[in-house]
Order: sequence, then C-alpha cells, then structure tokens
Amino acid sequence: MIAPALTKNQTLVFDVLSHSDGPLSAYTILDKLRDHGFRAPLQVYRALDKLLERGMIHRLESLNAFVACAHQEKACCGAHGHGTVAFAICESCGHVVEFHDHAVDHRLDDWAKQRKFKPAKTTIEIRGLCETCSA
Amino acid sequence: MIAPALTKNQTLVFDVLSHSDGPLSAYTILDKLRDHGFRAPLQVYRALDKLLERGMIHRLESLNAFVACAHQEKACCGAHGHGTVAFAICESCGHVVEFHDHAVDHRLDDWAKQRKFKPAKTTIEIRGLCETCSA
DNA sequence: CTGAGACTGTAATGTTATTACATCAATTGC
DNA sequence: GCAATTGATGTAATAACATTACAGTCTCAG
Ligand SMILES: [Zn+2]
Ligand SMILES: [Zn+2]
Ligand SMILES: [Zn+2]
Ligand SMILES: [Zn+2]
Repeated sequence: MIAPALTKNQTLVFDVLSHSDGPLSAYTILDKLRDHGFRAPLQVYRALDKLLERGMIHRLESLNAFVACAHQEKACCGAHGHGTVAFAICESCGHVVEFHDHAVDHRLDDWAKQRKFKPAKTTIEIRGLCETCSA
Repeated sequence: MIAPALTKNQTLVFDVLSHSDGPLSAYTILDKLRDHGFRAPLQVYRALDKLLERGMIHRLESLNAFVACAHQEKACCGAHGHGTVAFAICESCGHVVEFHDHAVDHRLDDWAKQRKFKPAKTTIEIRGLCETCSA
C-alpha cells in the first residue's frame, strides 16, 4: 500500500509548486519547466493529475491554479488523509492559507447525509484581503 | 436605492438561466441566444457580470458555469441578501441544489476574524452523487 | 520473448474569458 | 439646446485554460 516513487515529470512539477510562494497556473508551470524539456501543456496536466490523486497538491477552483499542500502532518485530526480542506485567498497579494475545520466538515457532511447526497470532493475557498493587505 | 430595470441583454440571459434545469456555461448561453441577435461572448459575459452583482445568479467555480439563484425568499435568516450560499452538484445528472447553512457561515467567519482576514466572496461546492444517481 | 500497463512526447483542437476599439442612447450641467 | 459624461452595446481579435488523439518507450509478469 506504499505509494510508488514520483516520476521525473511529477517531481519537476511538484518541485516548482513547493518552491513557489503562491498558486501557479498550469501554463505558468509549463513556462518554468521549458528548460527541463517541457514542451506541451499535457506534460503539466498529467503530472498535476497524479499529484492531485495523491493529495500532494490542491487545485484552487476560483483561480484555475494549483498549490502544494501546506497541511501540517498530524494537525488536529491525526494522520494526514485530510477530509476537506479550505483556502483563504488574498486577492491583493495572492497569498493563500490552507486550513481545515472540523465543525464545517461535519456540518456539510450532515447536510449531505440528510439529503442522501454522496460527496466526492468539496471545495471551500474564501477570497478576500489578508491582514497585511487590509491594514 | 431601488435597482434599475434589467437591460434587454440582461433579461435575455437571465431568462435562459431561469428556464434551464441545470447550470449553463457562458458559451451555451450564447448559443441559445443566437436567434435573439447574440453574436459574441462578451454580450453574455457582460450580462452575467451585472446579474452576479445583483445576486440574481451564481457562478459555479468548479464547473465554470452559471445558475439562476434558487434561494427561497425569506429562508431562515430573514430578508434575502444571502450571506454565503453553498451548492451540491451531482456529477452524474448535473442537478444542483443551492443551500445556506448558518453554522458553516459563522464558523468560516470566526476563522476569518481570528486571522483578521476580510472575506469578499466565499465559494462552497460539494461535488458528488445525488440520491437518485447513487441509488 | 511477449503482452499488459503506466508514462511520455507532440500536435491539434476545444473551451472559457478578456482586451481593444467603435458606436449608440440616456443623463447631467450649463 | 448642447457639450460632457456615463452606461450599454456590437464586433473582432486574442489570451488563458484544458482535452483528445495518436504514437513511441519502458518495465515487468508470465
Ligand atoms: Zn492539503
Ligand atoms: Zn494580501
Ligand atoms: Zn442564491
Ligand atoms: Zn444525480
């Protein structure tokens, strides 16, 4: 049940994302990897898909962009395997904070159970201004 | 402080959305309005922007699509002016349910207050299978 | 060796959204 | 009345994001 090593392309894409201080679009990643032999969007999208599957990165739907997972190992709820993660995105400086809130999770889960809706993936994104930018 | 009437284009776009049984992309709306003289995406996007401003429609970020607001007037929290609205989206039949949960709202608000983050717009979208489709 | 499965490279295409510029109509101030 | 402003519109071009299709490579179980 141990995950296989990342492939070369997956590693390259993940490295770019982990060293970035903000979310990156697929095409921005492509540009950053031209020197490493990347030529086509698909090379990026394929790697992103695998990294998403593993939970190593997240997609910000409201931005069409991607970030490396910033989850604290063993934050609150024991082993990683995060349930639903939420993001606060500053529209001024682009800074993103990833967090997790049990109460919100439970609440949405309850809603789903009552409606017999089977959640597959939940997106929570708060756009606004971070402390620094709203000062 | 009374809102001005909708323009012709805004009315056309809103009508298409309210009569649809599911979310529509901007280009789908465009196609449906060719007979009414629509020729370019911008005609649709401009109308959508105004309708979004008024809260008459919502954008589903995870779908790049739009729906008419399905809020019950005076649901739970008094007058419309909904705080944050959430969506459950069936990935099989495309059906969308719009709802509002106070507890979730408060919880996210508290998080923001603690971090001194000023929320402008919050997106909550649950993708999954509706009762019918998961049976 | 060989067939299956996973990864890769490349080109072409499809889908979503915006920029730029010209025009028209209603409103405002003089 | 008549500029000046404001907001809506029409059109074309382009940018940004994502997928389909097809072919080649590599690894490994049988
Ligand atoms: Zn994470
Ligand atoms: Zn900021
Ligand atoms: Zn609504
Ligand atoms: Zn369904």
